[in-house]
Amino acid sequence: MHDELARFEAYLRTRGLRMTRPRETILRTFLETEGHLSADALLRETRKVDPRIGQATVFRTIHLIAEAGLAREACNDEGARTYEHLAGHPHHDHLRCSQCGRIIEFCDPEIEQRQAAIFAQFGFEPQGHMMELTGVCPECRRAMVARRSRQ
Amino acid sequence: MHDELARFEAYLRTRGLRMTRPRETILRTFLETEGHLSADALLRETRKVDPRIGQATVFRTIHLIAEAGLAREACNDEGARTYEHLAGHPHHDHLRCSQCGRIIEFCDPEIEQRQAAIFAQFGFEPQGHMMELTGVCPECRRAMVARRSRQ
DNA sequence: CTTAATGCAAACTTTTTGCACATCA
DNA sequence: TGATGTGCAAAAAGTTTGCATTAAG
Repeated sequence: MHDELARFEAYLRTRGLRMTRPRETILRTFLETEGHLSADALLRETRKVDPRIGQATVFRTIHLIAEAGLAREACNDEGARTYEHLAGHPHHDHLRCSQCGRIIEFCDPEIEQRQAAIFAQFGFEPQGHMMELTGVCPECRRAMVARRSRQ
Repeated sequence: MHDELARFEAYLRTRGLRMTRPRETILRTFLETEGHLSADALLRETRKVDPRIGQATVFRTIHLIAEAGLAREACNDEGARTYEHLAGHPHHDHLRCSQCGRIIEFCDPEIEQRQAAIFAQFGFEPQGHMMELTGVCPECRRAMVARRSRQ
């Protein structure tokens, strides 16, 4: 956590920007929350710590956090963009059912390895990744078959 | 293309829905366009064929197309959700620079293979996937180093 | 003929922006 | 002090919904 705060401050400095109270509060809150977080949810959480924080600041700050490589977009969880921090926990990816919206998280070391290779191949400094597989889950497949035969 | 139209019609039938003129026009237009397409861009393209089509219909139809497994979300290209059709061309993934927004497309057969394995493992019927790696491209890395040393 | 689909406009939601004031270095 | 940052409110952008009318099967 301290590590991330330091990285963020360092990133800000390289851009001539400042580490402020609201930015720190927002980042701390963001890091404390596991899972997908919309800007709106982050605003609500942040306001529990400091109710004066405005939503514009949250939007502006989450962009900075993502640019700094501390967050990745965790893809439209319906409606709003969501973010996920990249600290501590292993990367995981998503398997989503296009029918019922259910999301299964998984982690595949082989894929992680290939991703690292691709970053290297193109000379990129890795920051994060997101992968979402879309399909139809077993339950919905059954439901679809049932519906079809009923007609 | 005929194949996709048939698949879409079949999908609609399983849900008790109808294949209509606007839906066909929208799907045809969508399939003819390579690359990422926002709902708004799809509306404009579709209206070149049939100017009476409304945006609500495009939104409603692109959802159906995605549910039918003929499109995948190609992740927020800035601002709006974009879609990409899954017909004909090989799956490709994205490597995006978080600083300048540049996107490199690549294709990694090993990753594709692992993805297929994961669908199978969870009993999902595969429809599509999206993967986006985020990092800092070589140019921006250089720029960042230069800026840092200047200060 | 019955049910679903369409287009329009309005409503809603999410995100960005302008600006006066506060704050950091 | 001079720059950047903040909160607020307004604006913009994207998406969904209600409804009268049209079209599909």
